[in-house]
Amino acid sequence: MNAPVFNNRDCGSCPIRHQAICSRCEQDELDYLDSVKYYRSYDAGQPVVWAGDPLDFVATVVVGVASLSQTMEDGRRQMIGLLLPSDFLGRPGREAVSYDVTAVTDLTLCCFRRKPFEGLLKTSPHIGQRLLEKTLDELDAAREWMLVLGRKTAREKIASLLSIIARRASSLMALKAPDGFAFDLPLTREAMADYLGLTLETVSRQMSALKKDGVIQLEGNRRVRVPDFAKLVAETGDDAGDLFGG
Amino acid sequence: MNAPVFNNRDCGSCPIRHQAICSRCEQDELDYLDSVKYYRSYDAGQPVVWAGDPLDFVATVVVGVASLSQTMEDGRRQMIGLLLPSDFLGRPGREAVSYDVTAVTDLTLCCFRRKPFEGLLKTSPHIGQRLLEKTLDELDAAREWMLVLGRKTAREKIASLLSIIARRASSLMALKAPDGFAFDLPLTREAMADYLGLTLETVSRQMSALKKDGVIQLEGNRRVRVPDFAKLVAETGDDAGDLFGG
DNA sequence: TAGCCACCTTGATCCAGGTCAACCGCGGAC
DNA sequence: GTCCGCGGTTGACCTGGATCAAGGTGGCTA
Repeated sequence: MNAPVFNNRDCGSCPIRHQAICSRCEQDELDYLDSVKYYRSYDAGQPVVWAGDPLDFVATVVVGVASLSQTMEDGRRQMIGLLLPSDFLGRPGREAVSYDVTAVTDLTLCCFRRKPFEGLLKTSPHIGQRLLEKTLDELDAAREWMLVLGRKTAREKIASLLSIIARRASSLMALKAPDGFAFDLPLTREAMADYLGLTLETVSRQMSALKKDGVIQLEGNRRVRVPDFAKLVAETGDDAGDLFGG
Repeated sequence: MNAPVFNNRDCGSCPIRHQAICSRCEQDELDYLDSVKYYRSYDAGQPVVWAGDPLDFVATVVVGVASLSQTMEDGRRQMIGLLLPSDFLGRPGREAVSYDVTAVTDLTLCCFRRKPFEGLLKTSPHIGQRLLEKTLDELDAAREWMLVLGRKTAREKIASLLSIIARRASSLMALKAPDGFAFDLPLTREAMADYLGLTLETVSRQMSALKKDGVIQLEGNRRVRVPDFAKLVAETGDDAGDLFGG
């Protein structure tokens, strides 16, 4: 077991990989980490865990998209988070997860068994800090989303979702390109509806309306072209001040 | 500067106080902590910070209630969090705060200057762990709230809010009392509306409806009596499985 | 005692988005 | 090829909650 192996792991920006090449870490720790780290793959549509079930690992998304969602007894469903590559899944210190996790597209996770990971958190402050950082980001995103869910119109909701996915899928340069840019929508209309607190019919209608108004173009159902990103952002109802920001 | 002073600080369950009496901590750290810790008070209705303004401290709520909210340019407002005693405010590693913080009732915060606190996080893993724990709890609560905002009816939203406040204001024993229990509502109808993504008229109507149906009794506008907690929870639309849980 | 103001309630009407239903179009199985 | 089923679109109609408007109530000041 020697050092280089930690550097060519392809984990996206997973916090552990960062940790593995951190010069302040002791070698023992790295060896230990490597021994508990493994990969898991899921097909699109496949469940990762159900709400209430124990989750014996924590993980980061390497490739693909996963959704976190809650379902009421009568079937009403709300997506409460979308995990894109580099996002963290799982809760150290708690065995069960309180929402359903589903692979939206084909998905690969980089996993760590939960118990050893928790031990690591106690002894390695860097990992905890990194994780705290990520959790705070997620909290900010969740709060941002509460404004979308609580106060925005259907059209504004759609525009908000598209602009968020566009930002995460495209480089800053692409967003600013004068002739626009395109991206793939990893979600079905139904999944979009679940995320936005709408019905799929309303999603479909508003997508059509945004198309008719020239805010977006559709190249097939799942590919969106944005001729002018500022125009899309203007439809979100947000302050345009942070147009190219977080 | 001697040790006892750290033990009789009344900070609720503020993570620092816990830290201060933690046997694993070094005395230097405690002295340091004490030197950067101070209290701030706000009158009901007073702003603590506006979105985008720098916040030079992090804090925990000692007494009172604070709200976190976001406002759109046209005035639509969404409350995105409610801080009750022991809750944490502020974001280590970021200067500005992205939402308005307002004192809902008279409020006292236990504050730490941000820079020294960040230094402390680096050197004292216990504080970071404790904070991560709290942040994860807040994230869970935020996600729970997304279901409320996105999918629940007005009546279910009101019932959800009442049951959450009831849980935090009352002991487990009180919740189970066969003759019911009462609690003070720290929010105006307008603040409730902001939290729930409703108008204040709808809040008022649904409060009246719940009263008419015997789910709650009103002892004045701001005091709520719950004759049967299970009946209230049944109105939230949630699975009743965790009736007395988190 | 009156008058004011912040907070709350209630009524009448409107409309965004939900519901129900029909249909389209494409890819995969046979 | 043809069929089928899934994902998407569009239309017609309905309704829950928003909007607009008019009081009510209780605590404070003068």
